[in-house]
Amino acid sequence: MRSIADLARIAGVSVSTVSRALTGKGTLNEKTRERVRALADAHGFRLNVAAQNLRLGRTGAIGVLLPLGHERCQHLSDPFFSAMLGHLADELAERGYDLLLSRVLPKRKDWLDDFVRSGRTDGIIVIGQSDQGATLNRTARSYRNMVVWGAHDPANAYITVGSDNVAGGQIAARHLVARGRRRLAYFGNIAAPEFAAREAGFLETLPDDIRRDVDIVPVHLTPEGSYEAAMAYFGAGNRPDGIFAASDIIAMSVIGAAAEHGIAVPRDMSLIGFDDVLVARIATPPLTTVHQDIAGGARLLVDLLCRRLAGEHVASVTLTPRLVERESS
Amino acid sequence: MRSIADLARIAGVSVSTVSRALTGKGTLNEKTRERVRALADAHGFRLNVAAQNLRLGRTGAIGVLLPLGHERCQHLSDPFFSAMLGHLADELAERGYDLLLSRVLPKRKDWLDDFVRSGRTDGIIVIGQSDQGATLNRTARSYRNMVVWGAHDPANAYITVGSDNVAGGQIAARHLVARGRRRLAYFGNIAAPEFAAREAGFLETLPDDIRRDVDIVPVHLTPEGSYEAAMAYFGAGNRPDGIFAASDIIAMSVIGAAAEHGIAVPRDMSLIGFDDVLVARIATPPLTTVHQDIAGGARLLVDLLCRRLAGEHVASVTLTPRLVERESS
DNA sequence: ATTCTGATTGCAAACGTTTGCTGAAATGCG
DNA sequence: CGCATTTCAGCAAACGTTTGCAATCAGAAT
Repeated sequence: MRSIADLARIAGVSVSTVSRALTGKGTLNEKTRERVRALADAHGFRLNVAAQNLRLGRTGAIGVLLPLGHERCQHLSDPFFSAMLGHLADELAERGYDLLLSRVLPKRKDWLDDFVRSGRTDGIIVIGQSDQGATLNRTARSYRNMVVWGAHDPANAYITVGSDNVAGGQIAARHLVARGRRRLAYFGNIAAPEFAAREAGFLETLPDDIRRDVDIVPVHLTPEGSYEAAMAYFGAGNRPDGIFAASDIIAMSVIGAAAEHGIAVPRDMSLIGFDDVLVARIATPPLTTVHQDIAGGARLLVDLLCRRLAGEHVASVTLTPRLVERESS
Repeated sequence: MRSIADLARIAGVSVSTVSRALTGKGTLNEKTRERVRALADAHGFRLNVAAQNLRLGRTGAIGVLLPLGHERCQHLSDPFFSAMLGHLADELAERGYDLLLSRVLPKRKDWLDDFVRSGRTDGIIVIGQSDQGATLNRTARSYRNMVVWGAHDPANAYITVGSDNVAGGQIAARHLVARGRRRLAYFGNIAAPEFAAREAGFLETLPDDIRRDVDIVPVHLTPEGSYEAAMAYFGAGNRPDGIFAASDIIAMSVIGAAAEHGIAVPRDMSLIGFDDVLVARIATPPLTTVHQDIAGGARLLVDLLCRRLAGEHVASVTLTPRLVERESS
């Protein structure tokens, strides 16, 4: 009972009839359809998707790619990515697509072309441009079924869904200033364009006198990396009264490192993070942070991709982040 | 330039030759092989995996299933699962398999049979048995290419890789007692067998007089859920001096709720978590916790599955958890 | 020159579906 | 009852690979 032919023999009909019965396509007498279906159920028969896909010229799967350009171990360990992934899984499932997950270390310049040409998926969602803008652009010129999570840049050949990181940085700046903080620091990674934008928005919004003295602390995006960086920073005697951390994970590391140096948050120092991942809520103290709509972003990514698959013309979308005040500031 | 036939025409050879050149199988003159490969590269040609898989009777993908039996939104939001997923992605990629991710809400009793029979993957890794032991067993009787992350039970027809949760509970109990704590509480969900085992190990190790007064606090596994439960618990005037939380996320929620009630960790109360996820390290205070070897578990899951696919007979593996002392106890 | 051997390559039949076309049976109508 | 129309189901050709077998050819041995 491997194939449609076996079932056809048992049912005493042709393979085409079985196919039509099981897929519901084409015209078929309701009685035969029911009979074949019942028989299929009874024998636990399901159509072979590989053959189906071959014939239909599609795969029924969407690839979700995580380029690990700058950081080997970050991505999936970061709650932001897992949240995004979870929502993508749901959205894709709802539209009948499988989700093919692939973490990619972009050592080969044409990893993306390779993936596309292998034909394993009908479309691609790339989470984070990392430092791979050039590769993305090259592929996007010949391959249309791709959407990218990340900052929008009109120069890009690919379409993106992403938060307005500049606006997010501005929110952070305004918030810390409103809290009366004047000796500020920014903790973040600059390799990825998203983070660069957060920093830019942050800096451009600060009054000149404050901006002049802002400390820019480059960190790796892993918990350990950011913790080390914060320890070193405070260890060197720095005592800012306000910090903008480019992600909630960084923010939590900062809290820990600050505590080690006797700096209490928010008493001695206001702290604001970015992302609003679930753990931000249960950090101690709960994090004030710039909220990104991850669920909405995932829905948009899938929606745009599907419309693109359907041949529609779609444009990039930028989501507006918003402030979530909790107790770390 | 869609198919092997096109390339064959261009190269002036037969399709079989192209196939042999690109796959490296069979015997072929080294010169023709090189020539065909160069031509393929030049035209950006890649074999169509769907057709390849159809012909070879495999799919080249492994399904990773997350049954959401008891908790709708938990799984992927829990850092434990994303860490596991990340490692699985790496291990599978290393062996040339794609990773097909599927969150499943097991409302239909035979969701697993359905998945198997759809033939989309060569094997299945189920992360967490949730409350689906019966379904897993039913499928396992007729389908062998499956391994499950979770507690081992000799009665199961499927093989598992998982931590010894009873031992983990014992570790937690011994640790809290060694810290001199006597008014203890356990925060956990009892629906999943893993958590039940942690609780059992915890309780059975406590001296009688302590065990008699242990508070068992059932919680949902989401950050919000566990936070609410902890708030209610402390709000009712309970003041334990030691808590065993069945996961690190629960533990972090407990810290937050405790702080709201003026209970300082570890001064007033020792707290020990479970999992040792990355954020446990950057919680404030950093969590004492029972460490599970997630990376090793992922490697074992993939290894066992691959050997099973190769026809080998393999047995379940139980990993021994260990105590990681940090500052929450 | 004939036969043999080994190394290369081509032929064609699968793998399990879907679907345009066609023929047969059933129905409606006068 | 004869004919036109509709419904229903089967035939066979794809989809893009892989691979057992057969065919070809060059060179060597007789």
